[in-house]
Amino acid sequence: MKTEQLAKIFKALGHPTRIKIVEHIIQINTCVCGEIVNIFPFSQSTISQHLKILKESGIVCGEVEGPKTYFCVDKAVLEQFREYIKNL
Amino acid sequence: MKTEQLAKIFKALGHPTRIKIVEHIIQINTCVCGEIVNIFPFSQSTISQHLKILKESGIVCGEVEGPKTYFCVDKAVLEQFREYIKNL
DNA sequence: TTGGTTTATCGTTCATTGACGATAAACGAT
DNA sequence: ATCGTTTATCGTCAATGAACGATAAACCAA
Repeated sequence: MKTEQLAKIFKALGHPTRIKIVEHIIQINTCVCGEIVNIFPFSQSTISQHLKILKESGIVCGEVEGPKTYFCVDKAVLEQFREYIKNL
Repeated sequence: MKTEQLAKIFKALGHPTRIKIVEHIIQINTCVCGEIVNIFPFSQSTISQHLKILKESGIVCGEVEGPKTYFCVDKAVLEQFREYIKNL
């Protein structure tokens, strides 16, 4: 895994809200933006922006289904990430 | 490990140079600022700032010895961090 | 086809970051 | 006591980040 991509993932997780979002997505496997908006005290646009950052880092992926987008954690990327930390 | 501290560590590692600095410190166990300055194409003040951020996150600790500061990775914190990622 | 739901994007604002040079502070050696 | 070495901090500047409201886009249902 290249340093640049690692940095992107680290950076994406470098915000408390985004950490909690990822933890939540892992717990319930998959979820839509609106569900997260209901949990956190931030606006819809802010949450959408956080999800975008997570998606761009590669740790989360989103699947458009109708008007909704289902987000889930990319298990392959997470595993690569885990492996890096383990060998650090 | 609290979300806030995790975010600080993630954020500290969210920069390619700081990732490489940490990798380097782990490899050679301990090192001083000047040594890192010689490796990277950045000024002394920039490297010092990066080291400060790493130190403030808790993942790195520095020991002042005369005019030099010896930096090393806090193994306990790294282990806690590893454990978090593992259980994610 | 109109209306409601869901999400993404745009534009704005203020705060933070990353880089630099200059300078100060701490120390060892002469 | 002064000089060279090493590091930290200050001030600056441009770029990026985090939050928001408003709006657009995509879709389903009536």
